[in-house]
Amino acid sequence: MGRGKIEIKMIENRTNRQVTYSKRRNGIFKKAQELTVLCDAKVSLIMFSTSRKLHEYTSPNTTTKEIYDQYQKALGIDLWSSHYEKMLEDLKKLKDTNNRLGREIRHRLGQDLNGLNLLELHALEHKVSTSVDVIRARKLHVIKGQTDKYNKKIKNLEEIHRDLQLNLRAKYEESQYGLVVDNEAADYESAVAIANGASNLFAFQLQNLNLHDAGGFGSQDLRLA
Amino acid sequence: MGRGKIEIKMIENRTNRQVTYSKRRNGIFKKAQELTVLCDAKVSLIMFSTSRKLHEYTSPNTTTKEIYDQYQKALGIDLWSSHYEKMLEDLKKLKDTNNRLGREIRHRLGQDLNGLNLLELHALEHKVSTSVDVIRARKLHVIKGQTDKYNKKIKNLEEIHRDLQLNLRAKYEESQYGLVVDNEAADYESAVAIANGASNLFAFQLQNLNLHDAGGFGSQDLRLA
DNA sequence: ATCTATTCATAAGT
DNA sequence: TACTTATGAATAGAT
Repeated sequence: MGRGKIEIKMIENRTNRQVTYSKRRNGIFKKAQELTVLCDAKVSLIMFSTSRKLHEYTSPNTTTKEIYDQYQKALGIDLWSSHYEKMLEDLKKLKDTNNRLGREIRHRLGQDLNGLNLLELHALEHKVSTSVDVIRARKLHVIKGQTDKYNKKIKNLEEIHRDLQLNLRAKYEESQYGLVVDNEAADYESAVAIANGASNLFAFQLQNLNLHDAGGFGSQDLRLA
Repeated sequence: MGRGKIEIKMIENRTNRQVTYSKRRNGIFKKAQELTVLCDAKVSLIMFSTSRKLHEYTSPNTTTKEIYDQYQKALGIDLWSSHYEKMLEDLKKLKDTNNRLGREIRHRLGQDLNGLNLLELHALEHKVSTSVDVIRARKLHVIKGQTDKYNKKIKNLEEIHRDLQLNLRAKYEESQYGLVVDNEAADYESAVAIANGASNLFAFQLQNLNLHDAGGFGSQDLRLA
């Protein structure tokens, strides 16, 4: 209808599309209104244009919400409410879980113990005590790992140190015999630096070993078993 | 359009109305679909006939709910979605809390410790260890409470026992001197019964004291510190 | 359902 | 954006 038939596919021209939208929208609204009157029907018509603009038609003597409520009822499947109720249920479950977890934690913290009888207290003590053992074991494992790592580094640096010392001694003896010492001074500097680095690590190692034996770890808070 | 113009007012003839509804409904649906395609619009169309029958059209790639949500947002009215969204938020928060609590518990159980460094492990050990102390103290408190209670009961029964014995001795001596012993026999029976009860409690007390000294509480699992 | 005379909606032009 | 109009679409009433 109109000057020539048109194919039903998206109108590329923006303006044309806008115009057509406006015209046809009115056409549909009119038809909806006619249907409402002629056939005593209830209609809810919501439309969004490309530009997100909202247009709606609702039969007189009713509201969009009413129609959507009726729509839900008619479908039985109650899109929103079932979703909503499921959510309420989830919420409740989560709250319960939270409470349980909270109580468990408080018990493990040594709080809220008044409600527990002797047996329960005993079981709790046992559980928490076991946990301490596990945690302590894990800590020792970590400490051992770190110690091993440092020991390896130290060994490596010791070797470098030894090599450098040998090297230096050789150079020194060479120079004693009147041989030229050109720019080897730089090498010496760096050798000393590395040697110092190694010494620091030795100091650390000592601390570390000390820790192993006596439980000290540089800080009062970090006593072992 | 049709064989003659019609007035736009309710069609009285039931059948005609039904037929017209059906025809025009299809017309509107078609127009809605065309609008969707031609103008790239989103449409939700819900219709109820006189007979409460539901018919709907929704643009492809969307749902009635989506459009209704968008409708609410556009109007700013937000009939129920604010409630819904608040709930979603609560749900998310609770889930987060749950996860946190869960992790805390797992750590206290000695699980999932891999992610913790030495300091964290140490702090955890300290916390859990402290908890054990608290729990143990509480347990001892409960034990002491129970012991005290039983001790009191026992003392009480001892007194009754003594009184009865004195009483009995008096009766016996009276009967020795030829005095009448009418229905006092019943009293004697009950006195013995109470005395036996007291004896049982003495036995219990012994067990209990034993427990205090050696740590036994009738069960292997219930050893103290 | 299907048909068809008629009215209506609207595409394109202004 | 609004009006015009040729043209195709929708549909009222009949079958």
